[in-house]
Amino acid sequence: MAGARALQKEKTRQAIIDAALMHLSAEHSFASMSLREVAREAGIAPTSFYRHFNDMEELGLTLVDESGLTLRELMRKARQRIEKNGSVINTSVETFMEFVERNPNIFRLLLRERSGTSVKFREAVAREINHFKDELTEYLMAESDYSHEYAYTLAEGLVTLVFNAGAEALDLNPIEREKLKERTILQLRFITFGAAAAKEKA
Amino acid sequence: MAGARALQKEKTRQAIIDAALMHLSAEHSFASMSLREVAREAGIAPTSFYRHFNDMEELGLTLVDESGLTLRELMRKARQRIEKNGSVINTSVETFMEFVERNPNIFRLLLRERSGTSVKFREAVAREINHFKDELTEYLMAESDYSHEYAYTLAEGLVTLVFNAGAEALDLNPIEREKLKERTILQLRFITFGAAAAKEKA
DNA sequence: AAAATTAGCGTACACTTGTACGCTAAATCT
DNA sequence: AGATTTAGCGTACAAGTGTACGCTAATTTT
Repeated sequence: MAGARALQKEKTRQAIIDAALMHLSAEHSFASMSLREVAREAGIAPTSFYRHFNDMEELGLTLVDESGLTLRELMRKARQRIEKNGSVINTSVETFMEFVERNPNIFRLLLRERSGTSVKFREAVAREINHFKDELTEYLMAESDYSHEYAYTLAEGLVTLVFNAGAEALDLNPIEREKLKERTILQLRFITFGAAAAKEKA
Repeated sequence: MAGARALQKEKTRQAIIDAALMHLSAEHSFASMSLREVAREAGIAPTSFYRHFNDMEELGLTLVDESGLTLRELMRKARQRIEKNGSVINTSVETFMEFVERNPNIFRLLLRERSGTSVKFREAVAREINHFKDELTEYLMAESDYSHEYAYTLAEGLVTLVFNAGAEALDLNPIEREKLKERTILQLRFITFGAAAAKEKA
């Protein structure tokens, strides 16, 4: 048996998740979103929501996890591109900016809940960002035999700069966005170069 | 005439502003704050709120401006300390972290509304942060005769790193906070050093 | 075939929200 | 002194919220 009931349940669950994601925008945050709104959009009765999530918070955490998946895909894509292209910094910035342009609302979700009012949300988002930092740390250690701490510090700086540039890009037009991208690339070069140079001296 | 009426009005206005600021916390954002809540806290009738602000948004923008003042004071203090102490990077990070520790809720306000749902809010916060970038840009130009664009790119990177460290510090205990501070200082050294070195090469 | 489980619905309730409207008392203006 | 302005209040209302509760119809288990 395929589980006709379980199947339908999963379908509705996805409808709820999709409805919530659709409703995210520049003007509408997850925090300002009501249970009834989501239910309406998903085409179910408000009370049916509880068959799938205890809370709006529980739904929110699910959304953050889903966004994490998209983000992980992005990382994979970036790695592939780097292998073929070579330029780590340019490709990383390029790939990340592409993600932000294509999934502005998913990015907005992470961006907002990162400093939101729920501890669990903040932790969940931090966890996602840490994936980047950790992966980058390992890459840097392999590439330039930095100590773990040294590499982590550098990785943290790099991720911060890229992530922040993504946030700023959200409100910019294509021309300004391009300029921002160039500045970001330069900043990343500075910090990696500085890290390499500072290590020499030590 | 001192304007007994105008005086009382100003007093109530301040009561509203203070009430709003008091209510800000890790668990309570300005966005999730209702007009009635503020009025209650300020000790006035909900409808009296309108004698002072058209909107919660208008109050919010006022708060951001007030926070800007506090921030400006911070900058002044940092400048003074730098003159006496000498170490630009250490003193800047030290001063900023002190501000975050002492005014976590004001900082949270800026942090959250920076990515909030109101365009005006986002612009207002961006304006405040730009003060830092601009001031730092001028300093860097005077110090190391960089071009304006070059200095701005560097300044932007520095401000991003410091501001972001402040955000992360909010959720950390003193020990982790100290480690974060050290990493941040290192990151700032990397990027300034890298910028100086990259310029040499050009 | 009978019994048990459950996704989804509708009704209902107690709250909270923003704000329109008209009043009052005190300060200000003429 | 009389007229005007206005900060603040209370009442009132329509709209939205989360969620408790009991029902139904269909799937799943026995």
